[in-house]
Amino acid sequence: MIRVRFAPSPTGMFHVGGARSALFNWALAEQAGGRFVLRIEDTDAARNRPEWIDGIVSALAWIGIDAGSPLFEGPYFQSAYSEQHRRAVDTLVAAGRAYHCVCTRDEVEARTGSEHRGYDGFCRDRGLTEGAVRFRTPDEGVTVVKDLVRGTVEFPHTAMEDFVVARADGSPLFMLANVVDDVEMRISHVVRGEEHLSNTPKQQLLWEALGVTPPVWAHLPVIVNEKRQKLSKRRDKVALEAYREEGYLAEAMVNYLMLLGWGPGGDREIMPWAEMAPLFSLEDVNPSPAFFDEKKLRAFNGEYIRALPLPEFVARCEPWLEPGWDREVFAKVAGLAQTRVAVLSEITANVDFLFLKEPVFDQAAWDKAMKNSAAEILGGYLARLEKVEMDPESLKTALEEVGAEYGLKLGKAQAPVRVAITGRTVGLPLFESIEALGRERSAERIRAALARLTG
RNA sequence: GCCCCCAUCGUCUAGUGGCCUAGGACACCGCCCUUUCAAGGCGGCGACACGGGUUCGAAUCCCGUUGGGGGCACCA
Repeated sequence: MIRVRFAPSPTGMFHVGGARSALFNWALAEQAGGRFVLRIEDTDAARNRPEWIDGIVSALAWIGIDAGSPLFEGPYFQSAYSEQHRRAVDTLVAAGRAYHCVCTRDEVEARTGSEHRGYDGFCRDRGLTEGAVRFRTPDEGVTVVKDLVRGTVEFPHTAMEDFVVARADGSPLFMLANVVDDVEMRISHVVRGEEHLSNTPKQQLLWEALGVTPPVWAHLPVIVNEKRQKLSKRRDKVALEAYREEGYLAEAMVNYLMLLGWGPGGDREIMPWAEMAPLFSLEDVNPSPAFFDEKKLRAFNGEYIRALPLPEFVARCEPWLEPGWDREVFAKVAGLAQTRVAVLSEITANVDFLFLKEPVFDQAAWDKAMKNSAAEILGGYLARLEKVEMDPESLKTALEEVGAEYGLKLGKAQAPVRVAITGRTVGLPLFESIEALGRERSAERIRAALARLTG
């Protein structure tokens, strides 16, 4: 059975790169009816906070990886396996594959004369029984890693130092704990980011030294920023939650993420998970780094938003609407807004004028629209607004008539009215907006704008 | 410094020796539609990093160069 895993360390936010890895793993598990194991690598107590676990589980749920699914196993906690880690270290030492070492970094550097040369093997045969534990790497030859994405990669042993697998206090290091857990959880495929490729020969050596056949490896291309550097928490927007809060739809995010380093082939990119997942294959993963292009994500999100049935769109907007805003009024104009938002948070700027006492005036918009015959247009329209039928067609005809008196086409004549009503030069169709706002409030806004304009 | 990875339009990719005068998508530009802005329709710009091989034939295979990136902790 195919058993894959996703093994994040709880660091307080869920990285989009992690999401991509999780998705690829999930697709593999789904295809084969295998298992997706979630393991929290919480051995570094210093950066481990219990509440972050929920964050991981809910982020996974958001992108469709449901902890309640029969394919889902875990979460397991690395910290719960310290017994197994210690036993593995003992086994390695007993078999002569690892040894204790008491050298400090400074001592090593003093002996080798370089900070780049790595450990010199000083304690290899001293037979110490305390201190950190180092794995004894072969002196010559190469370790051959067979990677589904990268092919066969050879790592010369001469460039591999005797690395530390356990601290002096006995606690295991990532390199070892990660392997022991994978062995323990019978992981068959390790699918993770390329930043782990250099660790792989060491880990493969560990698998073998532990007497277990190594898993199938697959290293996914790193996700980079516009400067083609690995996305970093410090300088880039990498938190899945940040995108979620901006109003990116999970479906769009999932779709986009799947396209980073892979594609379903053919000319289709917008494709639901159910159709995409069965097509996924590690052998088809592109090995070169992929740029996380928020513009394209945004475009995808717009596509997904427009594809939503109207009631669904209305429901999805809910988190961005203020409690006091009239939901019936909103529902009336929601359809007009649907083609105008690329992320859900933009809904606010589209409809807020309907619910606020006064529109939010954009100064540049005001300056642009309130000139030439603006006052006359507003005055003329205000007069007609008192008796015109309150339907878009009549409201439009009325404005066309006013505009005609000053030789203006509707495109020009609508500008001051739009700014008076909504505060902006761009937005929802004007006459539907006026209808939704109502005769009284609309007239009031035009009067206010007129007052402000004339002085 | 050492080890490793990568290289098709600006970006994500299709392409697995002939179907390629290299296809799609995002972005950008233009036109149409139009009450603004979107959406939609139509069209345009735009790439096989470079140099050697192999082959009747290479974006596709090999070698080198250049350029990018990742990793080298008693972190994960």
